[in-house]
Amino acid sequence: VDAVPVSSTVPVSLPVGSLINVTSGTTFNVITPEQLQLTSSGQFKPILCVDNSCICDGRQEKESDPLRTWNGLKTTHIVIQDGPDDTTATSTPNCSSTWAEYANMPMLPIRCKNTNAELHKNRFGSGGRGRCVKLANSWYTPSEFEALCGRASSKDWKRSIRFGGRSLQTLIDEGILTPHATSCTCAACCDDESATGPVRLFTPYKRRKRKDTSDGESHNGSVKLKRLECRDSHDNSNGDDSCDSTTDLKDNWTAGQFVADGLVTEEVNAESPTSASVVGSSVTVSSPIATTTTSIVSRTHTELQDVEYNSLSSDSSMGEVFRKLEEMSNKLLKNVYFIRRQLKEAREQWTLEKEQLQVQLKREKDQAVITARMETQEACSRYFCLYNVTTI
DNA sequence: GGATTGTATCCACCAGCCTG
DNA sequence: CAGGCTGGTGGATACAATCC
Repeated sequence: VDAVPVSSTVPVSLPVGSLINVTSGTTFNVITPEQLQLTSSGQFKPILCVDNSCICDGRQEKESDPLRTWNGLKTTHIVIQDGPDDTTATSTPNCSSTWAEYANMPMLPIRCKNTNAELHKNRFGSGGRGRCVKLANSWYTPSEFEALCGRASSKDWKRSIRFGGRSLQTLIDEGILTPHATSCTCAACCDDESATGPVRLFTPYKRRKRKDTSDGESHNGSVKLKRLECRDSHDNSNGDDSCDSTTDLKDNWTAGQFVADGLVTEEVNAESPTSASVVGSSVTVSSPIATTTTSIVSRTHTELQDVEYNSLSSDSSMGEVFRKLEEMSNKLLKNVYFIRRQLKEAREQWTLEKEQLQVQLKREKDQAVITARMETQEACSRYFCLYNVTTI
């Protein structure tokens, strides 16, 4: 039951208490400190919730008023709260701290459409795993609960299921809930207390923009690499951090490894060395630059791998790593200058060839015009001769 | 090891309501 | 009335399991 002020906003939900009266679809909830599991803290304030949503629920059609009107009635959640500061505790704008406090409870009252249930954090796994939603003495996964509430088509339990007026996505974003990966084999995900598998945390997908196909492919590879690294780190460390950002990567990698990995990743995304060499050999032109670039890229790749493997296998100091990286950067600079020189020469050659071609084309065009003119004159003179003969 | 299939998740888009 | 928010929907995408 949503415990809200008389106004129609929904600032906070409280655990379903004992129903002391269920008549005409109206429920009164009495929430005890024991149900809130706050016996030792001073967080509990006695409140009485009146909810007439049952009158309106179940009869509203999809296209009807979302405010759950039925026969002119709107869903009303009334909170009668005891205590001196009852207005502040239930007023919407000031409920953020209260909401956060309630959100930290081990069991959260949740709602999906018109169905209320309890979400037990310790049983929470992911959408399809971990029966953490308790509804009428039955346990469901979030996805099952979503389907049970008639929102199966939504396929979005994180937004469909709400706590205190906010979606579970918000709780996840704020770190209150930590969804596990689908491959997680912990006790909660397996619904088996005896399961001792490690907790594998869910990592959000790095999705490409649908219409942005130009640079999408270039990001794909690196994203995949990052995800692999995330999974590895989760498997090993069973840690709490998600691997969304590169800062996490920095934490897990030494400087040399990180730099080398980034360069290798970029290079692999650009073009693999093998395919590049194929391209270089098959291109017939003109392209000393292509082959040169290919060889440089290939060489760089090999050198970077050497550095990476050396830094991993041997116990060399970071100074050695930096020295090698410096050498490589010098080589790269040389290669850049070399490529630029080649590029300049190629451009000059291309300009020269273009001008020659234009001159040749102009000459051929003039020649064609002259020829056509001569042929026309010849045809005209022949016609006049014929005309004169016929008239005479 | 690659192709196929199924599941879970995410995203774009739309509609309706609320608020200033 | 415009802009923001919420809820709903369909489809795209990532990933894992399975098959060959």
